[in-house]
Amino acid sequence: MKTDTRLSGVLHVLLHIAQQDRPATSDTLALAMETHPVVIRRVLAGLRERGLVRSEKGHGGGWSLARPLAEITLRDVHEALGSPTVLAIGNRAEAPTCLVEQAVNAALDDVFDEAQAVLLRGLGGVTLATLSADFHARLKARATTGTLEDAHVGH
Amino acid sequence: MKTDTRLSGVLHVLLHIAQQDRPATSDTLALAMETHPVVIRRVLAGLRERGLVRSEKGHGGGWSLARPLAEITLRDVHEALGSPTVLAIGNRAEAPTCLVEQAVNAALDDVFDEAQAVLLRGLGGVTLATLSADFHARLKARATTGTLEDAHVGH
DNA sequence: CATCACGCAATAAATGAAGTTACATGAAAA
DNA sequence: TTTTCATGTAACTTCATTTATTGCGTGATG
Repeated sequence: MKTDTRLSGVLHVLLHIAQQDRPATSDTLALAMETHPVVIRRVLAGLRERGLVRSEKGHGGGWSLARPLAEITLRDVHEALGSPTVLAIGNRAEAPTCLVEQAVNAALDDVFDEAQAVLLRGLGGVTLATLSADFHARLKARATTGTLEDAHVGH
Repeated sequence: MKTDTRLSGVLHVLLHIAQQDRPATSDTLALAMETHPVVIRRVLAGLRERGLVRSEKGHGGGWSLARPLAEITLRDVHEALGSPTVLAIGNRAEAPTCLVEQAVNAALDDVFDEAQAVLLRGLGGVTLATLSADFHARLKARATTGTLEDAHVGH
């Protein structure tokens, strides 16, 4: 069971988009994310339907944010991705006839629900603006120390 | 990303083992779990190393619990399974050089850690004895109402 | 009208979990 | 001691899911 990195990846993409003034192309983003442009489009298409980003065709086209950074929480992004399962472990069956399995599910569900609530509440408490601020703080810190990786800053 | 059902399944198996006096064979358990005996052995072999179950070969052999139900928490079982990732979402990279990704990871890690702690604490608070008691309560409830599924009770 | 960029369907490749086979080991019963 | 039962384990196959890729279509800009 490999952990899903979609949320992490999309946040990355959104911040990259926010970084620049002009719309960001799928090609550019794909390069930064080390993936294929079509994958970028696929994912962002979902976010567009939820009103998080906009896309424009033709010259000077590409992706841009539809709302200010401060008005997008990580939970918004998560939900725009279709609220994928948050927990890596789950029950074997939804409505088992086996009483043993019923007992197992009941106990696990309690725990799972609680953890899931904590996670979603946590995501709701962080906005992209928070992340962006953190990024700029890191940028500043790196600039003062002046390491070799400075060239990678743009991405 | 499909959720991992191993914990749920193993709990099911352990309760089945606890249900009967004599050791349970892989064949029996596989039948109840609708899987293959070798899969049962593979999984239980891990638990045996962690001291949760015992196995015996030959006539009258099979699997039995190495400790009383009340002394095995769901967390113990989870750890015996190798403490697999609990969250379905994670970071794209461990130690990214990209500052954007670093900022994303930092924010997510905080939330993830909290949720994970809640989940593990929750698992630690439930023992197999709890589950077994719940099972027997369900068994009793079903017996009184006397539904068609009574035949499935043994499993 | 040539170029750029997204839209989208369809397909291929990669990954990982689960199932299966085959054979070996050891214990109890006949 | 020989047969039967049961686990131990490696190797292999199957299956589902995710991700990457190709190809072609649409619309906007210069």
